[in-house]
Amino acid sequence: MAGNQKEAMQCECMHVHQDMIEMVEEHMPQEEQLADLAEFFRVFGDTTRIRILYVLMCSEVCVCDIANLLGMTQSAISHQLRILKQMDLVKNRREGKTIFYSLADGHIKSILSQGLEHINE
Amino acid sequence: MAGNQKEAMQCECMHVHQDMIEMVEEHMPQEEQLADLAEFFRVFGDTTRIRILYVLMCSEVCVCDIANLLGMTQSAISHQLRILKQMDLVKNRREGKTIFYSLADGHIKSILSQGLEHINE
DNA sequence: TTTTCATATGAATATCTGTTCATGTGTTAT
DNA sequence: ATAACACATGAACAGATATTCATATGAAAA
Repeated sequence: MAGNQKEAMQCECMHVHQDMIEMVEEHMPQEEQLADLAEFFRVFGDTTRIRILYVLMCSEVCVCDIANLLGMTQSAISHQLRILKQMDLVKNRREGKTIFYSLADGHIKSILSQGLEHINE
Repeated sequence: MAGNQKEAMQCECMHVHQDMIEMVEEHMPQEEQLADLAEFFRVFGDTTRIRILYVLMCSEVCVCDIANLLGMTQSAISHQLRILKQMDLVKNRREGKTIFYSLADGHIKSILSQGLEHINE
């Protein structure tokens, strides 16, 4: 993000009607919600994280297996799992030395599906 | 993206079962689809673009008015509209000197709604 | 044609992001 | 207690990204 919110240039054109301005301001979520929303979608904006989510859709899996499945280092996966967990997209449980990750939420699948729908026209 | 695809570390643990590997590889979309999907969601990962989309949900609006509504420069908005257009999220039409933007697709609203649903638990 | 207005765009820059590398933490086995 | 293993994490670095600034384009007005 970079929303500097500098004073807008003073432009002659003003096509906006007062009722439209009110409508926009009424429907626009709060600044904090907008930030949360962007942060949420940004999580899906990385192929590594998306691939992890697709793996977890199939099964509960440990970190090491995810790394092997995706051909990446354990550290890289671990960093990404941290982000997914902070966003409440995955949860984990310990079993001895191993930590198993799984999807935290059922409608993650439907969000990804909607994305696929769009890019496939 | 940064998927270097380096050789995974050779880890002793191998909890994956053969049928799980097959299931994952069967359900995992193609590399190109994954890249497109990430690119698609990355567009929603910025508050400026999300705010633009919320404005356009209310009404067809010209660039200058969006800039004024959001308190940002015309240039910044124009750059973001370009990204939204490339991703087929918005369309535009010219009317004299003015160019009006509007949502290209109805289910953009439902994608944003799903995002809000999630962050509101 | 020349000027003005609305928008688009390339380059530059500051900030953000993902991976790597080295190391720390927590658990089990010896 | 010590070693080995699975995973987490901080720092560093390279690559991506959003805004700004200056300028270009395209249409209407003078």
